Amino acid sequence: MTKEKIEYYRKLGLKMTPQRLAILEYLEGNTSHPSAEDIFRHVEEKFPSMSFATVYNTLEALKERGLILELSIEPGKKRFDPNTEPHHHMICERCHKIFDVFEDFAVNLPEKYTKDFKVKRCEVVFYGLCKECQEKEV
Amino acid sequence: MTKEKIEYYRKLGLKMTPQRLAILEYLEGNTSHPSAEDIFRHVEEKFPSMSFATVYNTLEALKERGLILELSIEPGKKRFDPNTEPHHHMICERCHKIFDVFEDFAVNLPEKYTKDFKVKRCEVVFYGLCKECQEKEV
DNA sequence: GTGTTTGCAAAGAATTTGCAACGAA
DNA sequence: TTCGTTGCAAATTCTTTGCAAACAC
Repeated sequence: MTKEKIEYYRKLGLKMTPQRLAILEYLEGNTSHPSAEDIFRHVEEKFPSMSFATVYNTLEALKERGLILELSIEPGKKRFDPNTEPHHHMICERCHKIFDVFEDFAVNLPEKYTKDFKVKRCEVVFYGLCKECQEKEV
Repeated sequence: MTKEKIEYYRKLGLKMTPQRLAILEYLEGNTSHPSAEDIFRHVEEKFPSMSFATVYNTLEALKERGLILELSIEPGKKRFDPNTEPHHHMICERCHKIFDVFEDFAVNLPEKYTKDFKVKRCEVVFYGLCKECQEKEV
């Protein structure tokens, strides 16, 4: 990671420990929507003494600063997305892989709804089967 | 619940125990998107010996038969929706209440995506603030 | 030096499982 | 009678918390 980037995070009030650096490097450009466990498994290789608390702690700190999104997409498990640009997802109902969709859908809610609800953002989720799983189905 | 409805569930292979009846009656027309705990708390009043296992067991049986939907909308918790018609949701980011949206948005995914992914359904989620919470915010 | 972060272990929340007893059909 | 369902308790999975030691700045 570049010094500029480290400095950027520091200015956001994040103390840049080696563990955090490893987590940030893992997340950078990562489109796999990793769970806390995925992140832990990866960073653990570099820091065998890592604890889950540190992973959650860091993810919380990043979330608070708007640097990552927490996705509630898989039941019973949080997933994290370092891409905070508005985008959508396709989810395979069989293998639970998540794919990004970068399209602007302009979904407009009728006034009937917006009257009593102030929309901040909207996300479209497509459920279906990914290529691999289509082939596995009979 | 009408005898016809009970017969209908029976024909789907569901043994209609009193506990299941109570769960089904609670879910019927329910738009609050209850969690397993919500359902348990309610049915417990009628059947104090109820166990969570029965709630989850019944919900799983209903889900398998396409009678309810499992929503992954709140982190770390499943919610259930007895309305299986395609519809969308608005979620208050403050109080986590979920509201139904019955509109047909016709969100079309470009071929670039559908080439490798067979879409079965799509759900739009609007995040924002409900009326009540707007008033509470300063 | 100061105050945050780490690692550990224990606690907590949500869900699942094993199994004997029960009960719907 | 049969086989699926219930209730209970224990086990799992995911996440959070408390606290002393470590460390970033």
